[in-house]
Amino acid sequence: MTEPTVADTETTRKDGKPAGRGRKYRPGRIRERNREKILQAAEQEFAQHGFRGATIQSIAERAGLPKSNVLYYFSNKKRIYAAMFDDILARWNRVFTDIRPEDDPARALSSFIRTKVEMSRRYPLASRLFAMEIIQGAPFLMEHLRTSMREWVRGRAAVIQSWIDDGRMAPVDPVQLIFLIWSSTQHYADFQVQILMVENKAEYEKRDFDHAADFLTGVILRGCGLEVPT
Amino acid sequence: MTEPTVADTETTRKDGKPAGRGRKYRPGRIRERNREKILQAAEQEFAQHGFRGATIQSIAERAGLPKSNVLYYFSNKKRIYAAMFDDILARWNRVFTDIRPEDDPARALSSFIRTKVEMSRRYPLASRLFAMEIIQGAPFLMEHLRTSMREWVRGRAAVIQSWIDDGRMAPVDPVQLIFLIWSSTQHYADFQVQILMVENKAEYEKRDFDHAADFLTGVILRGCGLEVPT
DNA sequence: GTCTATAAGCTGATAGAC
DNA sequence: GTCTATCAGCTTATAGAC
Repeated sequence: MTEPTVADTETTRKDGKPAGRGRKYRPGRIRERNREKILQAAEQEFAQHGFRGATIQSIAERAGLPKSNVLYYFSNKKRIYAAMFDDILARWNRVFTDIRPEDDPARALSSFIRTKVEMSRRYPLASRLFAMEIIQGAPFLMEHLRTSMREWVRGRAAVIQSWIDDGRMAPVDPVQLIFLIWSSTQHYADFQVQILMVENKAEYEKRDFDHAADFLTGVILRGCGLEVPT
Repeated sequence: MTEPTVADTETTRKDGKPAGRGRKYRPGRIRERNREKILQAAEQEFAQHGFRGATIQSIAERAGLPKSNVLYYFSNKKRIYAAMFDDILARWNRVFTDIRPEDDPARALSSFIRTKVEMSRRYPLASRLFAMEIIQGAPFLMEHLRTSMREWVRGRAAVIQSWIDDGRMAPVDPVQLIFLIWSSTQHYADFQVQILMVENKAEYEKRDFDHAADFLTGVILRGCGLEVPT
């Protein structure tokens, strides 16, 4: 259970050989589609059962492929798991709105909270998968936590601290504030079943997330001594 | 994967037969001790790997017993899992600080937050286990969520609403407020590894939880338009 | 009550025909 | 590239000796 954090996936071949079979079909087209189907199936399976509880058989069934084909594209279980995190972390880095010292604290934090809520809405499986991995002790993501994530938090905390030093917001612990925003926003994805059951709803609607984002923005910003931007 | 929410555990015999073997040894003493050892081992195993990922073999090893003995005390895997939740839900109901309309909102919410943080500190495995179960879709706790928990939330939300109606705190959504307190406090147990890694700490100390409780109380109470009690 | 032996089935992974 | 057949190992659970 100790292996490289984010293992290498097979490199999709970039040799540009056209493999002339009629211009409609690009060479790696089926390959890419199957890879995508498997990764989506794997996201469901791993998010629901964790690494040990997930089975390749079940991933194959969800993807509508024979088990052997799954193992043809990804040579083993760990590779599938790692490839998913590659995708998820890349998306996280791409989508994420950053905060800077010259920003207005209220607007920046508000935007941070809303982006995170939107991520919970759009990628609930990714959120649950990440939560699973952490609860299990982060065997795959340990290095990522220790390096990239630690650095990221320190950078953002320094920005928040600069706002505090300039008297632009109340003196709250910046690192704790980041944890608060993470936990409260991810909760809507990770604990979806609990929230739906308690509120007696069959499924989420867009307005539920808007409402949640408004609520969180209001409470957290006021809690930081900030005016809530309209 | 669809079975009764909280299955019946074997009834510990209450027939009071002294089974006279010298007064020092109560009849079910070894039984109780082994049962306890198994449940503690199961808590670790299930919290780390989820229901499907956990193995009876591993539970037995953690408990220092042969696998067959585990299956002697609990006839199958589901019974072990269910028995744990019996214990955990019972403890939750016993420990938990309630809130009432005649309470001071600031003191009541503050006490609520601190109690939850203390639960994260004292019973992190129970928290992670619960989180796992919910992320997996709550196959065992569905009924509990739909009945007891929904009722509990509605009762507490009504109390918070009464405070709002009396103008004793800002008009925030009471149900969302409960979710916020749950998520932010449980985070310290469920995402322990992430927090420790990001903060570059080897392990939690008591003061870390005190600090977290102070932070959360401060931000959330101010967010609700309340003065933070000293 | 405890523990060894074993059944019956599923797991990840590989070999090899097409 | 695809799929069937198959392996060794591990899984839950039971039978039965002590």
